[in-house]
Amino acid sequence: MFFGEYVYKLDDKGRVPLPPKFRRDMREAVVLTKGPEKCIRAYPLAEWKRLADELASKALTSASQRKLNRAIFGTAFAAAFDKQGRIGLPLPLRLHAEIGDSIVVVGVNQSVELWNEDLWKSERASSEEQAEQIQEGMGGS
Amino acid sequence: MFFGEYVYKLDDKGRVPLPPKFRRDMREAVVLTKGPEKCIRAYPLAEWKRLADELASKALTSASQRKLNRAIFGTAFAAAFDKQGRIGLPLPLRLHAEIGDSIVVVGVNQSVELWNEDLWKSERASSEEQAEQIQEGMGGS
DNA sequence: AGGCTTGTGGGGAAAAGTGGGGAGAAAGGG
DNA sequence: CCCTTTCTCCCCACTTTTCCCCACAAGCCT
Repeated sequence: MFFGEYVYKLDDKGRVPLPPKFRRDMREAVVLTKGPEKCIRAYPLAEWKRLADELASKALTSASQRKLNRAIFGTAFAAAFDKQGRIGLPLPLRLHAEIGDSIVVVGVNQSVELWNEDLWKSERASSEEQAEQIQEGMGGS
Repeated sequence: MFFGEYVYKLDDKGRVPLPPKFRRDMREAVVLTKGPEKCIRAYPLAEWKRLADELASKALTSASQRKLNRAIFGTAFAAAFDKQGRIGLPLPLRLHAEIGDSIVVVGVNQSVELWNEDLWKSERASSEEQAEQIQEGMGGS
C-alpha cells in the first residue's frame, strides 16, 4: 500500500528517485503509464499484471475495449531502478504530465502518481474539498 | 479511546512524545494526516484503514474515486515510535499545522490531534462555547 | 525514601537526495 | 561499409538528512 506525498527534483537527465518505502514494494520492476488526469501512473509489476488480466478478460467483447487496450498498453513503459533508487521518465510521459524540473510523488493505495508540482496543488485542493463533502455526508468526525 | 490534553516540546529534530496511555493503544503503528482544521491528526493504523475503506465505498464514479484516493492516501504519512515513545513529524505536516517548538496533544475519541499551542487555545474556546449551547439544549449537567 | 516511569536533550551511524563522469549502443554521414 | 557523433544508460562519489540509540533530569507511585 502506497501513501504520502514527496517532492523531488529531476536531474537534467530526467531521473527521479522514489521514496524508499515505495521501492521496497516495487521490487525493481515498474510500469509507467499515462494517468487519467495529467499525471504519470506507476504500477508495481504484479499490480500491472493484475490490471492487464482484468482487461484481457473483457477485450474480446467490444471494440471500445480494444481501443482501451491500445491506449493503455501502447503508452506503457517499463522502468527499472538504478543503484540509487531512481527511474528514468520517458519523454512522452513527461510531456503528458507537463513535468519540469520539480516533481511530486504521491502514493495512492495500489499505485503511485507523479505530478507537476503546480498541477498537483490544484488537484489536491479539489480532492480534499470533495473528501470533506463526503465526510460530512457520513456524519463522521 | 483517547482523551485528555497534554503539552510537549518538540526538540530541534521535530520529535514529539505521546502520552503513554496513547502509545499503548497505538502499538507502534501510526498514520499522520492533515486535519480539516489547522492541525495534525494521528490514527492508529487499524482505525485509519477502517476510515479509508468507509470513504472509498462512498465514491460514486471512478473519477471521484480517484480524487478521493488522492485526498486520503496523498496526505497520509506513516510514523513509528522510537525507543523513547516519540514520533517524528514530517515537515509538510508541521507547516500545515503551524507547529513551532511547543505542541499540544489532544485525545479526541478515536483519533489524536496535534496543535499549535495558540491555535489550540482559540479552537478550544470556540469548541467549549458550542458545547455549552448543545448541552443546554439537552437540559444537561 | 527509593525505584520506576516519563520528559528532554544530544551524538553517532546509516541511509537517502543530488550531481557528475564514463562506457556502451544507436544513428547519421562520408 | 566504416567512421564519427550523439544520445542514453549505468556506475561512482559527495552532501545532507533522517533514524536510532544512549544518557541525564524530573515527577509519581509505592
